[in-house]
Amino acid sequence: MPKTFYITTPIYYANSLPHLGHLYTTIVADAIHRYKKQRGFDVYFLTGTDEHGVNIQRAAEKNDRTPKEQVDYISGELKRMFAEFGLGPENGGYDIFMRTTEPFHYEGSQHLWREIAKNKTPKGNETIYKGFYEGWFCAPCAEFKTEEQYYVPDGSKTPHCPIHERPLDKVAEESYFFRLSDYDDWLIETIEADPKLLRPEARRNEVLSFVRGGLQDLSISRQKSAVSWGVPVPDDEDHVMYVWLDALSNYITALGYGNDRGGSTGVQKYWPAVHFVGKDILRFHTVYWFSFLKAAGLELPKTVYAHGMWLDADGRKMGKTLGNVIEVDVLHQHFQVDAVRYFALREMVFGQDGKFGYETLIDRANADLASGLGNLASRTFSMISKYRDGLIPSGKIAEDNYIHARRAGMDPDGGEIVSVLKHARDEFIRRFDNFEFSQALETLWTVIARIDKMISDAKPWELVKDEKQSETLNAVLYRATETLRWLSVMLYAVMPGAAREIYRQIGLGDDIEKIDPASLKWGELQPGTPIGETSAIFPRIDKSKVMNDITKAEPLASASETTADTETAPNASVGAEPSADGSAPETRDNFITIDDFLKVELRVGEIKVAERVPKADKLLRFEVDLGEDQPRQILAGLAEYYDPEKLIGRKVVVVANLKPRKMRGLESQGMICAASLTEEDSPAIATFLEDVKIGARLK
RNA sequence: GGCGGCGUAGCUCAGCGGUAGAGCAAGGGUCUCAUAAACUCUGGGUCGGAAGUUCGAAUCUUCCCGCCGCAACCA
Repeated sequence: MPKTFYITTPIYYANSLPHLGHLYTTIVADAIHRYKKQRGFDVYFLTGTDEHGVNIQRAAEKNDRTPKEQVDYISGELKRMFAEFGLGPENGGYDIFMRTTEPFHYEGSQHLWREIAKNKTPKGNETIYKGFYEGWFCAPCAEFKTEEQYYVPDGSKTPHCPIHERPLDKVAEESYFFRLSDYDDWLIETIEADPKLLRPEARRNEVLSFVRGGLQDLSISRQKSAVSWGVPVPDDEDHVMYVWLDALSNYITALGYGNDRGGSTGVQKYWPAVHFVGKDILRFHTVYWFSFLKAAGLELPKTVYAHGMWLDADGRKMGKTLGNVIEVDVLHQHFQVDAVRYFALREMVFGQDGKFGYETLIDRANADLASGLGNLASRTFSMISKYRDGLIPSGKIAEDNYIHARRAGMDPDGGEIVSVLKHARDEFIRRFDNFEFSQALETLWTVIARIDKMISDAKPWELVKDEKQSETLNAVLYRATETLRWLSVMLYAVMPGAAREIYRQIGLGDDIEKIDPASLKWGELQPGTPIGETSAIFPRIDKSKVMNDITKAEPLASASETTADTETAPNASVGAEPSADGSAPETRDNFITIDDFLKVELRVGEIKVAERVPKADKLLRFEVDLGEDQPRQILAGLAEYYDPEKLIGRKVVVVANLKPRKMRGLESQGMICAASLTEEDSPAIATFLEDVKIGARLK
């Protein structure tokens, strides 16, 4: 029985089109899976889509599709992108494209629910209990109101709707809860006990400190009337499973947990997994997932590894508003897949964020791939053709010729090169096993430099003119070629296509994916092997031309992207759905009457004082003159976008009859109106072009 | 303001108690097998600032400044 290895990407949330984040995580997982296969593991590689939840429903509505059509569309697009980048099964990529709408997943996740419910928490309580998701409901609004959205009039105990000025009904949506609060001690102990469990270390500490801050029980269901698109809770038709329980369980249901999908796969065989996730969803994959697994009596993952995010070339977050997004279509159109893979793995350093720019990518590809690896292959093969009729010569130097070899600066028995390579190979394996891809690759590039130097020092073009140096020349060529063989075997996981091509050009077969780097032995390359047909493996990229093409095409690409408008959630990364907590049933229609509108008292105010609130990143404190006896103190989350001093004297629109509310210990007596398109978008404060009187009412 | 991290050559970073390093970029030289490639020489950087511990600090301590992450605070 071969050792098994199970690697997963997150299943990507099917409300947004594929992007660089999806591509990156999948490339990394693919590289690991190829590497582990070479190392002799029986590997199972999972990726896929998370297809339930209210955000999918909304995205579907927005695009005039049924939820099913929506998720079919997105998962289709993802598969298409993966195929383009050679990550699909047809290219030896993922083994399963998991979809949470598969019937077997329904069975499996429901089974998981039942198993969790059977057990007790580490503190001896019921794991799942039925509770109430209490809320105040305004029937006319058809909406739950949160604490910030209602007010309690004097002399009444019942909250009132600020829009309809009527008492709210206390409605409790029934919900199942997972007793997460009982898992804190266990989580801390478990995570601390195994340094491999949660990586890298900085992230591990973050999670630990989060858990130490205390955990709240987790609502793990929604009422079907509110969210219908999901896996039904077992034995309770009225409820649907909360997305994270549903989504996370995919990692085991895909292996046949709780369903009859099995055959070659199986929980016993492949579980536990190594999960590769973006750092933004780390908490779900640790705090929640670990607890669910523990509750169900299952083993925890071997490792949850949180990788960094890609920033743009200047180190800023990528976003539509900034227009600095790397488009996967552009990558595919202008770059070799292997160059993209190399860049992704070389440029993102272990656990840190990376910068991704087309220019940086070109520089890397030209320096490392074209001038480095590609050129080494090219000069080596060219000399073999020219000097040795295309046959790989023997690397052996007879002792009588040692003196000549030494004169040419060559180590006669080649021991030095061999030890350099062995060392590099061990280092490569150590780094790769540790997911330190960047350093692993760096190690190999020192080898390339070393061999380039060997060639330059030995000067084959002079050796060829001297009969006595025939063996020295042979040795140079043999060592260079043998090094290329080693390199290509090690690089296969990172650049499958290019590695295979180098291998072929050396004149070897195409079983490279089966060769274990650890088993490489110097000298296995047979002298006399005719090299294959050669051509440039990494053609040099014309930087100015390609950059030109990209920048020309760019505005078009981003324009069509925005009109396509498939995205709803602004979540940059993978598999992330914001907590469904407290989100309310949708309103029937969007019209309000003039009376409704007039209930909102909008007044013109002049900002007298504006300053940052200490201890708060986003909060500004204003004193606004509304023409009343006292200026109002108003707090607003604008600190990230406005310089307080510049706002003083500005006339703004204030919601004057908003229920006062305390924030950061300060009472906010109103609200300053500002416009923004999305959460991410920077807001613009509403102002007047004409001179208006302070206190004037807007209607 | 809480917790954590970072600040070292133009850029990316390594070094983490004993006289400042690597890669890339730039400039000079050599060479021609090669994808204008490779090889080679060239970096005089207050190691963010200040104070302290020490025979000795980029390396330990404290304070300050500036970034970033997590959490909290906005709609």
